[in-house]
Amino acid sequence: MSAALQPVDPANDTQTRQRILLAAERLFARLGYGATSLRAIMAEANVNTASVHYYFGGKAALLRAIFDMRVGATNAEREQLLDECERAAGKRAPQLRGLLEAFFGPAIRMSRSAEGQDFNQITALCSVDPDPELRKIVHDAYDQLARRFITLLRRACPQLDESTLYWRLHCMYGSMMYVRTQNGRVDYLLGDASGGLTAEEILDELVAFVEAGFLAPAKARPRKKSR
Amino acid sequence: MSAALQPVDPANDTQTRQRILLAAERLFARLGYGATSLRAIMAEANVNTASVHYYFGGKAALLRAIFDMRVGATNAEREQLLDECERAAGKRAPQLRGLLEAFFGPAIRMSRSAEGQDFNQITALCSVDPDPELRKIVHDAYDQLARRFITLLRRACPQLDESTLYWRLHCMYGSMMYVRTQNGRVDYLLGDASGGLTAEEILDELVAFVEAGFLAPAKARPRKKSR
DNA sequence: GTCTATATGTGGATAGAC
DNA sequence: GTCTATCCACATATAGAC
Repeated sequence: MSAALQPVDPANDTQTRQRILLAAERLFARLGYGATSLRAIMAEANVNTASVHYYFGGKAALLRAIFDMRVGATNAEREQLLDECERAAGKRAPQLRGLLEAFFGPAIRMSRSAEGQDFNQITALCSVDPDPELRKIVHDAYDQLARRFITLLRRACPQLDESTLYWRLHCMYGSMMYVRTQNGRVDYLLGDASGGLTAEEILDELVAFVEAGFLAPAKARPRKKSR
Repeated sequence: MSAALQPVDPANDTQTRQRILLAAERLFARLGYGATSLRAIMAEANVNTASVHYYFGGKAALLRAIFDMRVGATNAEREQLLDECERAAGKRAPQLRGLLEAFFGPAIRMSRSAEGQDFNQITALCSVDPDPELRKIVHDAYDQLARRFITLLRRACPQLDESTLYWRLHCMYGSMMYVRTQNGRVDYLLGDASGGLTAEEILDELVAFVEAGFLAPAKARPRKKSR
């Protein structure tokens, strides 16, 4: 915490600690956490092999430091946009579209920015890694805000029962993650047909898809008793 | 190829080769490919430390052998269901819902079956791994069929321009993958609210969401010139 | 604070006896 | 075909000189 929470100031990147953070971010994003060795990071950052332990204490702590450095901005923007949704709705239920834009927008903009794209990849990779330690880092970084989002989402979609909400949230997260990382599967299949869209246009596409998904009529199912 | 393409016969699992395949499948699914050592596999399978190299030639070849063993059934079922979609449509465009059920159904059923769930996880993990070798294995296993699916999808959704199709396919793949693996994010947030649905009910939820997403009106955008 | 040297562990792969 | 013993590369981490 403390200084680590500040966004990176490029003017400071001559300092050892910052150089390590940025080198690690680059490599974790390209190779994944598990496949990146501290040696490779230290070579990329041009520091000696003891620096990471001196400054951070180890590999996992270094990853946490990267999250500490980056999550603040995205979460703050999301909070602020959700505030606006609530304010605009007054006593009424918030608008689904506005909630989705508040949740996806900061993430998509980050994924398309030069400074944010590496961290965006790291978030996506860690969130599906089987290693519980990595999952926990993602959890700690994002879940408080996600809970607020879901509370508002429930009010915007009162027609959805708990189980339908559960599975649609999977679809929502999956859609967001695949769009954020532009997972190479589709490029294999279509070629790069992304169309050179801006961040706001991509956001539009994502929101349109997910909004329609949440608005789809819910299947009537015989209710199972809850225990 | 050849014998490796047959589904596993549990009665044969006394044989060394089969024991290795099943142990590796279990561990790759739980820990991921990169985090699983051959030593751990060989301990789990109760074979000596040279067997994997003798039977498969190495770690990557072992993973390929698992894919060879498993992909046949899912792909065959998908092909057959797509055949039925085309037959039912005759000269008209195929139905979107039928295509989605043909594409998702075999995967969802596999993900909920005792024999298929480990391989399902492996597919999901490898398809987002940054290692190009793993991505290529997924590519080789699934992309021929995916191309056929997309060709039919285009006919079912003629209103979608290429760029919109590109981004919606990301949403589709993301939704399918997150539902298949039941990514733990949502369980953190909601608790397990999955509702104990059957495979067919989960398929219904997924298809409803994605169908609505594909049917959402496409944004009119100023057309960029293609080069 | 910075660096070299090294401790200690684990990975994939293989040689060669049986 | 099966197994033991081992090679060698590379991982994280640390001790201790400067």
